[in-house]
Amino acid sequence: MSNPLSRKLSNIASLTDEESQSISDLCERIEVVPAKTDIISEGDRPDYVHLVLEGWAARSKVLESGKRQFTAFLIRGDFCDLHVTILARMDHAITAVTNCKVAYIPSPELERLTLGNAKLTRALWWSTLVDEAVLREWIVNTGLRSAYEAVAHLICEMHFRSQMVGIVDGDTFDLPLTQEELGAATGHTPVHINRVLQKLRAAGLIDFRGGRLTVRDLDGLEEAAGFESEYFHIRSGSPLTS
Amino acid sequence: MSNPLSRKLSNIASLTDEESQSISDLCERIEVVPAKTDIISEGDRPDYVHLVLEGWAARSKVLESGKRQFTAFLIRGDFCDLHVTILARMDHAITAVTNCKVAYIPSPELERLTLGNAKLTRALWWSTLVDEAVLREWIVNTGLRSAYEAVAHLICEMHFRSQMVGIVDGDTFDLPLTQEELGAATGHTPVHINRVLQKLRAAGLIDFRGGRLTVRDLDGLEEAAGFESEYFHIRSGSPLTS
DNA sequence: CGTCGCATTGATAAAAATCAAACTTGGTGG
DNA sequence: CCACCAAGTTTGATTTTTATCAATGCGACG
Repeated sequence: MSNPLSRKLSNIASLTDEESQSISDLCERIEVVPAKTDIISEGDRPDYVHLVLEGWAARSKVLESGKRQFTAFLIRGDFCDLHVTILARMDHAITAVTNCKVAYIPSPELERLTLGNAKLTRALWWSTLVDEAVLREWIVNTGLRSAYEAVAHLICEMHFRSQMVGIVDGDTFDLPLTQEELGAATGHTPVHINRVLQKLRAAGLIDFRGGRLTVRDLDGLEEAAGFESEYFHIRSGSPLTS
Repeated sequence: MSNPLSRKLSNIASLTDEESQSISDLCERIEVVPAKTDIISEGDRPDYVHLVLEGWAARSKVLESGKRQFTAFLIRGDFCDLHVTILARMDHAITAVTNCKVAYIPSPELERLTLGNAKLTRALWWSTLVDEAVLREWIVNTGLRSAYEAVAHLICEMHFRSQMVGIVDGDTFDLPLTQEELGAATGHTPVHINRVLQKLRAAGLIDFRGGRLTVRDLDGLEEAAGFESEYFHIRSGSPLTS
């Protein structure tokens, strides 16, 4: 279960050792992408399917004005571009937020693996459907929720997702984002994010410094965010279904 | 080519008569869903794949406060829940905005059609990937763009998508939305939408009344919106690639 | 002809952006 | 070890955008 993708998929499917091994085998070619550089740029036509093994990356759209909006964060076990070979070119960039370890998987190998395995096919479908659900939640974040609620919600999301891949240590996990980057994700200015974070700290919900976030009061945080984890569609037997 | 889905897919793939016919055959069971009622409710576990044949629907998330956010509009040729059978339950509702004609397609029949047909499989993957790209664009709308830009962008999107399925008449098409609904899509209050629409009219970009929108100045509108149609990934030979 | 759902208008308040400066802090090199 | 630097954070003052509240207008429809 050391492979990040296997780890993630195990939240909704029981994988055999062979299946886990096959998934590990896919990740033969691994590259390290330095922070602040593109894993995939807008306009690229990727030959490989990229899988984040380590570190944080972000999908980002940049407008002519130079302003940018993140539309997703990618962590351990997340695909950058599953099935994007279907499309001619990337319509957005994927940028490493921290140094990232990325697996370059040849599409045909992934296809070969899934073709005869309905369970794995379903599991990968689950991951794309959850990605979509997360996108919808981000629309709610930017459209309907206040800055305070949106930041709280984003923290809940990343906390939950980090738990899914086993990178939460007690109540603390990596959130390697500057206030500017938190703003790019929630649609606010860094100055405003700063003030929101102060309120979240003052409310006793979180500690946050040096890229590490500690959840001081999970119930309070989820309440403030209006966070409900159902949209991840974890199977009810999972340890995460508290 | 009378089937809305065939019509849509023909933007990226050349379908044979047999393929078009197979798609039409899928749409055997058709129901009319009255405006303002759910096609699928949150929590449902749909047995069928639902395809909108006629009318407008919206994906919507409702918060405890009662506020709602639309996360997508569905028109002729759009799936409500392609492959959602993978998930246990719907995490959002799909509501008919107008009266809708909806095809109820048994999942196995759709699977049977795509299983042996790589072209159709790719075409359906294209449609889901474009749906995702549209979600990302909505995040940019609500997060980064001003209300004025966001409304302009939404109009551009729906104009383009309406063109893709052949329901634009000259420079006029159906936009059967109240100002409250435009607000639910862009994250603004109806009052503010009203003022934004007045500005768009005053700028000579659009006319809009009675649920019909006329584009008076497409270049100006796209410029105001920062609209670029690349994210639909229409193949370069398509009539829409002007 | 009244009424209901929408659209519009105006006045005011709240949320968030903008602008500008000062403060921390972790790292670097002398 | 210390001074300095750059990146990021924090603070304050001000402006802009958008929400809120409350009426009024209006057109389709029974």
